[in-house]
Amino acid sequence: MDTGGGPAHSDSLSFLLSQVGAYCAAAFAAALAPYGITPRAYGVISNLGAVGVMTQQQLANSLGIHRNNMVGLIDDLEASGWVRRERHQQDRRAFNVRLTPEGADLTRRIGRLLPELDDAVADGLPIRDRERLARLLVSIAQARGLRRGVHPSLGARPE
Amino acid sequence: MDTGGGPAHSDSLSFLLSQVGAYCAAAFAAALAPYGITPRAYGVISNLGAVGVMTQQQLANSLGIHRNNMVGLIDDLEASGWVRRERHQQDRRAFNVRLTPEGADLTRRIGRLLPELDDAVADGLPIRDRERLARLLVSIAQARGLRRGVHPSLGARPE
DNA sequence: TATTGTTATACTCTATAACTATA
DNA sequence: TATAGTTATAGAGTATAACAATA
Repeated sequence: MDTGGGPAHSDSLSFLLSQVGAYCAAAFAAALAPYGITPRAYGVISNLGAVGVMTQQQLANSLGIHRNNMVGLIDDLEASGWVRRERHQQDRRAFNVRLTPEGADLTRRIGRLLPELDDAVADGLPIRDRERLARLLVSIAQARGLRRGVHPSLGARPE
Repeated sequence: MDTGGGPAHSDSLSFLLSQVGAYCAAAFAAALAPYGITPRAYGVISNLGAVGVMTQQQLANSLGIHRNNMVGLIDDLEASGWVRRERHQQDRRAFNVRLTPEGADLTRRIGRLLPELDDAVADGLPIRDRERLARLLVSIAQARGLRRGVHPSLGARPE
C-alpha cells in the first residue's frame, strides 16, 4: 500500500506500528499524569493488583525492570501511599510489596480509564475493525514472544 | 477480547498498539545500529532523500525535533560523511543541508531493509491480514493527525 | 525586532558497579 | 558463594535559556 509521497519508511508496517504505538504511549502517559503516576509505576501497581503480593525482585523480573531501578520506583509508590513494604517472613533479605487500599483503588480507577483511551484512539473505526486490529496485534505480540501485559520499553537487562 | 489473565490493560487496544509499537521501534533501532546510525538521524536523511535540500530549521520543523538538537544531529551526520552544510544563498544566517552521494546511498540501503523488517514483524501473518493491519494503522494515524512518515517520539516542542 | 544557528546548563532516565545483610 | 535490596556514579537524551550573526 502506498498512500502518497514522503520518505521510504512511511508505508512500512513496522514504522506504522511504531508511529501509532508511540502516539498511544504518549496518550497513556498524559492520561495518567493527573493521577500523579507514571506508566512505569502503573506497571508495578497493575501487576500487584493482578498477582497480589510480590518481592521487589519478583516485580523486577516480571516487568523487565532492573532491581536497581525498582528501589526508587517502590520508594515513590510508598511515599504516595499506594504500596507498603513488609519484611518477607521466610527470607529476611527480601521485602514483600503489596497494594494499600488506596493503591488498589487507584489501580481500579486507571483500569476503568482504559476503555476511554481506546475509544479515543479508535475513534471513527467500526467495531469490527477494532476487534480485527486487536486480534492482529495479539497475534503479532505472541509470535514475537512479547509477554502479556508487559511493555517492552520498561526494560533493562539483568546484569 | 480477553485472551487470559493478567493486569487490566493487557487487552486494551492502546496498550497493545504501544506494546507492539515499542517492539518494532527497538527492532528498527537494532537493524540500523550496524550502519552506525540512529533512528533520529535516519529521520533526517530519509527526509532529505524525499524532499531534497533543506535548512536545519526546515528539518527541525518537518521532523518535530527542536533546532537546538538539530545542530548536533547534523554535526554527527556531517562527520560521518552523509550530509553537507552549505551557506544559504539568499539568507546568510541559514545552512542548506544536503545528502552526499554516500548519504543518498545509505538512505537507499536502509530503505531496502524495511521490507525485511516488516516480514520479521508480520512473520506468520497471512498477506491479507498484513494489508488489513497496515490499512487500519494508516486510518488511525490520519484520524489522530499524525504526519505521514513522522515519528512522534522524535518530538520536542518549539519554545 | 525577529530569526538561524550555536553553545551552555540542568534535569530526567537508565546502565553499571559496588556495598550490606542475609541465605 | 550467591542473592535481595540499596546506594553512588556516569552516561545518554532532551528541555531551557541565552548568545552572535543576519534578516
